[in-house]
Amino acid sequence: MTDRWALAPAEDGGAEIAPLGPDGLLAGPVLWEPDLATAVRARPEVARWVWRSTAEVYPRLLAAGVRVERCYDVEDAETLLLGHEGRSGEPRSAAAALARLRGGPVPPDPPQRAAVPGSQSSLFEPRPVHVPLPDLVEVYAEQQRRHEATDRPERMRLLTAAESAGMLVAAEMNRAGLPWSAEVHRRVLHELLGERYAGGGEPRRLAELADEVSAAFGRRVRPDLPADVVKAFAQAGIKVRSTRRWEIRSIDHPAVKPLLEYKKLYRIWVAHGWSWLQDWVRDGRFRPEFQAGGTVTGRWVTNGGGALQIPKVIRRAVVADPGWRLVVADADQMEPRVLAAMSRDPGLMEVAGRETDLYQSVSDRAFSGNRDQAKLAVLGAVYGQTSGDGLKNLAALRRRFPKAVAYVDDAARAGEEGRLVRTWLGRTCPPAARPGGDAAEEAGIPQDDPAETGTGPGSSSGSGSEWVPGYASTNARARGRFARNFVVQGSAADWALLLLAGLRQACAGMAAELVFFQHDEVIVHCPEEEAATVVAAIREAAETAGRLTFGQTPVRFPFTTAVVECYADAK
DNA sequence: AGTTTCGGCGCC
DNA sequence: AAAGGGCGCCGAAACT
Repeated sequence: MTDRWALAPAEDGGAEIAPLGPDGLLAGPVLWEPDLATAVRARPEVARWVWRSTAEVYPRLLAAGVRVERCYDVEDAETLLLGHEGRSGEPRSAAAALARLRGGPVPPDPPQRAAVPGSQSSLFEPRPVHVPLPDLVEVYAEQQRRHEATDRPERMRLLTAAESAGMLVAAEMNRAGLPWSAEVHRRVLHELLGERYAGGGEPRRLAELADEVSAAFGRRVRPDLPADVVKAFAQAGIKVRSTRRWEIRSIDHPAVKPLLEYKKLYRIWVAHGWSWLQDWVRDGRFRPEFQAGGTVTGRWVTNGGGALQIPKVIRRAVVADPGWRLVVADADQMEPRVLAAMSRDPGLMEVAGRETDLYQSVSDRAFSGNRDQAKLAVLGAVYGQTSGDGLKNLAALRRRFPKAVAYVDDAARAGEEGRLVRTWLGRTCPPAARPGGDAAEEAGIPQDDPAETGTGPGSSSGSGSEWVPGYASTNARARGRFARNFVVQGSAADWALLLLAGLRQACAGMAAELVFFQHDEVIVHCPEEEAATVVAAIREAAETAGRLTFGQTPVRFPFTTAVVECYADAK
């Protein structure tokens, strides 16, 4: 009985398929089917489809009304395996993997293409790169061996499986779209911004605020031009380095209030205003292009539409279909819970073993009940705060939760020293650039300034401590912060992928659809009568994901759930 | 004229 | 006193 099959779109529009054996190699002849959907539909017993790229194959299957239970995305796995092997700079296409296997010239990856509003085509390839099925299977079998060669094969297998599942979820979400009421959206815009004027200029409310700002300065000022605002403040005798909110906020000047209001509304106008509505909403659905595994940490990104930055006021436009509901579920304090599970800090595991507010519990133990301080300290530890009140709070946190803080401190040190840093399941943060590799820089990892590196002992602080590569660089500290955050944010993303996979399976027999995912928050659109089942499925999937990811752990992963007709009504 | 970077802010 | 992770998006500014 074969449960894994490989599938490759053929150049004639058909599909090549073949069963795979336990070793991942071909276990039968390569068959031909006239199209992808026919090939899959005829084989409901297949438990996992192995293919080159989910983004290439799955939207076409969904368009034909065909879903699959599981898949294995060879190119995604290649990315994760290369990263784990410390080779993140190398091309990750199946063709490149094959070339490496056979010792031929390795083709570079095709460039990514920008998003087009309303389009639903896949993101990664301008045109599909055909890889014949036997070649694909060869790469796959080798990948199976590479999983076994890692230090934690079971975790690596879980990681690639989870991320492949995430790709299925993303494709399904892209197809479903987020229910969106253009009418409500327009009403919100009108309430906030006033009427639009002909010619596409600022709406009434923004024009009024700009006038107020100008009146306060005594001359014409365009509040959307930082340079203009800085100059205006200077003329009023106030030096500001920028026009950021936190810097402007505390200034005592009559222009400040309308200026801050302008900036808030301007942002909504340009990023989620009428033209956004025109570009991104069709037939009652907002269709962003969700991209699983779009970041180094494993968080998703969306391409176009700013789906992960929908302002709270605009969420009023997310409205369920008649008779349907939105189940909005938000993981409670996910990152410290993940840190507790990873570090096995006894104190933090104890507070994370409850479903009650974790920050309150931490504050009771280490901050005399001051929840805000506790939250800042925890987030500071995770984000790498290195100065200010945060340092004092961090010291208090370290006294009570030493193993937890040591866990992120170790990651930070590894990052500073340019070593590989991994999430719990083995997703790997590229190290600082070495000669011949530039993947880390492309991925946004802080790099050494060439002028600062390679200078050896004596060039840094002069402390006399042992010199380590990169430590002399100021960017080494930034890399440390990156790594510190990476282990927590990335491991949380590992867990979230398994949550999504479980929830997707639970929804499989229902009309319910996953329609939104934002790091630690998920929205399911379902008929009213399914809502209670969906709520239970989320709780179940969260605990299962915790056990799968971290093994035996007392840490709980509670969700706050709300069954609503409008997203804005959740919590 | 077209392309890239910057500043600022939205979300987690 | 300033201050710390991950992203995307927009218009303006800076560039070619």
